[in-house]
Amino acid sequence: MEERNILCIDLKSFFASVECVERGLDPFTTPLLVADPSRGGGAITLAVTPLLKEKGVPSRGRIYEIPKNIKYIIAPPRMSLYVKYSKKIINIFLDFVSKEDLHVYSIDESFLDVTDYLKLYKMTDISLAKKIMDTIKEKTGLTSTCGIGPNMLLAKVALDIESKTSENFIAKWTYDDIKTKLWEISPLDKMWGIGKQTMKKLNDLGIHKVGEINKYPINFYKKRFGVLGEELWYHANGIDQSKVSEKIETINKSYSLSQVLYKDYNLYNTPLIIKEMCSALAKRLRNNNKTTSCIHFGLAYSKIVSSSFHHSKTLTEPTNDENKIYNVCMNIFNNYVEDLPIRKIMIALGKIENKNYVQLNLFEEIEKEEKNSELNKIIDAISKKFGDNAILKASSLMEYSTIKRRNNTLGGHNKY
DNA sequence: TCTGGGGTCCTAGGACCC
DNA sequence: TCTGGGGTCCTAGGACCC
Repeated sequence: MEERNILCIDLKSFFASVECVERGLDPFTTPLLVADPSRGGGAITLAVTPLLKEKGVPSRGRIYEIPKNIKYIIAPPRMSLYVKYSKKIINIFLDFVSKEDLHVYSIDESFLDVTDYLKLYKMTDISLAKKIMDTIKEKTGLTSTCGIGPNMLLAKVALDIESKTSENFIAKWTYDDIKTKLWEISPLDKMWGIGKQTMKKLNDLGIHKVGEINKYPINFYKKRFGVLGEELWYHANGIDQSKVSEKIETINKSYSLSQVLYKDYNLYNTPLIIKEMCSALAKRLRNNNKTTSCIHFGLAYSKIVSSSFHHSKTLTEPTNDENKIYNVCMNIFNNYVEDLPIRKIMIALGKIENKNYVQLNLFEEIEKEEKNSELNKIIDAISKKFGDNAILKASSLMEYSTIKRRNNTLGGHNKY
């Protein structure tokens, strides 16, 4: 089996640690959590400091779930600050490896294939990991943790399972650790790739730790769970053929937006929200010079109703036109919506493609098409320069609009 | 006193075509 | 009277991740 030196580095309690660093506090002795208190007690905690974790506060829970006797600082999320830190850290990685050997997995987790650098640096994978982590600490004040493995999977699992409690926050697993460490993982959902549902199915088969997956041969899983079943068996045996260098190219396959509304909406004020979301998505398409030809629209009612619907529509021609996207959404909305309290809206654009040429619809006047796209370009240019709130449609000034608030968010959380 | 948000990949069934 | 089958696209839904 191929043996490489893969580092999987993540930033410990990333958002919470950034907030501590910015305040000159130590996350290991400060009870701080990141959450938006303006969303009420049901707000999600996005991150908590190691100290709070120690006291039993889960890293992703709700504010009202935190035991009353625990005192803490609450920091509203500042997403663009975290992005700034993240970029800084990615640049540190790039001081050590070339971009082909780096795979940024999420805002706070990256894989580095350092195999070909060890001779050059005259270092072991562990000492190089330590050097990179020290550099991060020195330049940003943040503590990181690292899993090291002969492939990406084992590096990731070493990170998840062992690095947080090991010395220097570094855990290295080799193929020899499969039996002693990988196979001992229990409950099953602690393993990357196994969630609650899969765990239950495996439990029903009498499988309670990773090693017990070998109770049945690979073909059993293939028949029962398809491709994912096969992958499950390979992962349970520490086998992973994926390469850091081949993961680099990640182009978005879909653009989506969803929001849980701050209060219940109805048949009449929901279209405004849909309009705003379509507008934001169309803008994203135009900024990236992309088109979509598959539009999904989903809606969920308030908890007391607890039902939802999702439908999608494939277009005959790719588009990035806000009104076309809106019309498709409204079509689905009007066809399926019931007069019940509405609480969540989801819109996703699939089949994203590069926009190479303008496909003119014969039934539309060419002039109108051109005028529209010119107008859109201008709107894009202005909002790029002055921020998204510089130009808003008149409807956005209406009482039920959420766009102003959302323009100050990134991934649904406050930017500033 | 209660609702996070943005993604990816896979499967199954139906429609349609040849 | 009488089971076709393979390929591909579309839609819906499920599961997982950070």
